[in-house]
Amino acid sequence: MREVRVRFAPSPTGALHIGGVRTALYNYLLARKHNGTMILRIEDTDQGRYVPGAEDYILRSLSWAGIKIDEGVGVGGPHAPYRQSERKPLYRQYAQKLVDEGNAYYAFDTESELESMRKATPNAQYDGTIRVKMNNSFTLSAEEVAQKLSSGDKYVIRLKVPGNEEVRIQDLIRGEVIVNSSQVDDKVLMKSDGMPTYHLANVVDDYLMKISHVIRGEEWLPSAPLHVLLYKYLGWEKDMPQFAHLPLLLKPDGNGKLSKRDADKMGFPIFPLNWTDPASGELAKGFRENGYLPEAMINFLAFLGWNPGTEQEIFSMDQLIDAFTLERIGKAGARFDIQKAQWFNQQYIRTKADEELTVYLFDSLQKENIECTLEKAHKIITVMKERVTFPQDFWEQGKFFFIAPTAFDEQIVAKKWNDDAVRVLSAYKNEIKLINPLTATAAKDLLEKVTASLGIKTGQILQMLRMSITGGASGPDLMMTMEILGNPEVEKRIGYALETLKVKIA
RNA sequence: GGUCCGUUCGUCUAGGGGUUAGGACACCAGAUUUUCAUUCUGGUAACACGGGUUCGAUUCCCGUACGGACUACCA
Repeated sequence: MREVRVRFAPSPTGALHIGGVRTALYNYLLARKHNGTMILRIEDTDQGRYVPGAEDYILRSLSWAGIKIDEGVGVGGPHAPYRQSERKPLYRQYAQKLVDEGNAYYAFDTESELESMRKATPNAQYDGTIRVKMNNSFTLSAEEVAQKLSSGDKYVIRLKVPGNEEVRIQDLIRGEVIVNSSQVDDKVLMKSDGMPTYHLANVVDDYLMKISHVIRGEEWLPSAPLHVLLYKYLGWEKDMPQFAHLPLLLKPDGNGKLSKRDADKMGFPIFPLNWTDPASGELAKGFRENGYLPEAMINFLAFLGWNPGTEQEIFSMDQLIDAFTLERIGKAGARFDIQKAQWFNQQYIRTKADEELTVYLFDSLQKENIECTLEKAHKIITVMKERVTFPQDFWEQGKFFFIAPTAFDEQIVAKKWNDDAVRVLSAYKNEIKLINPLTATAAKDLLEKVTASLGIKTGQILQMLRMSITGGASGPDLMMTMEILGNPEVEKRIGYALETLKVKIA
């Protein structure tokens, strides 16, 4: 097997889509698996769509995801530059070679000429039959062409695609794909602004950078024959990379591929990191900011279209690298299931050390300007750890550890707040102040003592106790919750509940 | 419209000429937690359809349907 050199080659036209992260991941896994090289190339040949900040965003996103770049934009390397706009002068000679050898030609058609051609011809494409009716170096005399070129007329260079030839693509995922060249049109290789199009730049750079495997989205499959033809005409057939066209990520329900609109509608992110669109100023929340852990995202993304063939589901990056093979990538598009992503996230949170989880809680507390001892934070983490899906849940589901409730769940009050509850809570409140320190077991013993002496079942008033202390009807172990709060606070909260809800029973 | 790609539970998927078609998420139920969550146990649920080939097809072939991508001087 030849040296594995793969590339992730996004365009800086906006935030990197989560599907792009998956493409980068598969490239990365293959590279690491074979001790190869992961290259980042920025394909910015369309100045019109260039978005400032997008390149930096791509770099930061990959770094967050744990996908390390060995060579390319941001790190440099032997084939620099890795930004196509900076390689502009390079492409010209290859286009020229194609023209000189009769495999490409100059075309002078204006936009409106092209438009009217397309209108006049059903299923129009700029191919052998149309070519002869347009303004190009086939229909114009050599003098005319020379004259136009020297006078600075706008022109493009198009590939001359043969009329009826079988083009075979060996795809590592799909097997052999055969397309007749008559289905391929004379694609523009060099634009009138002197920039190459994707097709030329991509093939030239992959060749020069000695890319061994082109792993990219399925949307490129239709133009793969064109690329194969280019390798052939450029004389690079022996060095042509192997292709692997990945199935696409589909929207969770309904039809079509996953889009930002769907994600917005269903309330989940689609970009790895927060992204503010420089044109509109609109902020799109990222997976990171929503509390998704990079390890969980990677694990989830890897399994969208790939699986190891075993029943193991939790995979670290290193384990993925070890298990990954292109052969086990599926052919069909995969729906994006955010619930599965959340499950992965929950799994990963549980594997984290308490110290790390404590940091999450402190992050939230800092934003709220709330002080907390390390000891208390640790205890909260311990009781909450099995209950949370996201790092911010420690705070969001555990606010009551810091803020006493001012309102109570009305449904529960209506159903369970009665004389018995008031009697137990009043007695409990009076006796709890005597216990110091208030441990979970002491709190429980006392509660049982009080309910027994009043002849009331503990279970019947437990929910009211919880409600007085947390304001809600569910939460972590109540006795531990009271221990964490300490008895002055518990006493205060029960007192407040008793007072506030007094009117309700009358 | 044309070209290409695809199709196993609701979702991600394993499997593969003869299987009780397996797992995970989600969902439902029971247990435990005197609540909720967790955990445990169990359950519902799939080979798109029609023709071949074959002793036998979900698996191979061909059609159809459905889905997807592409069809720019965008990538």
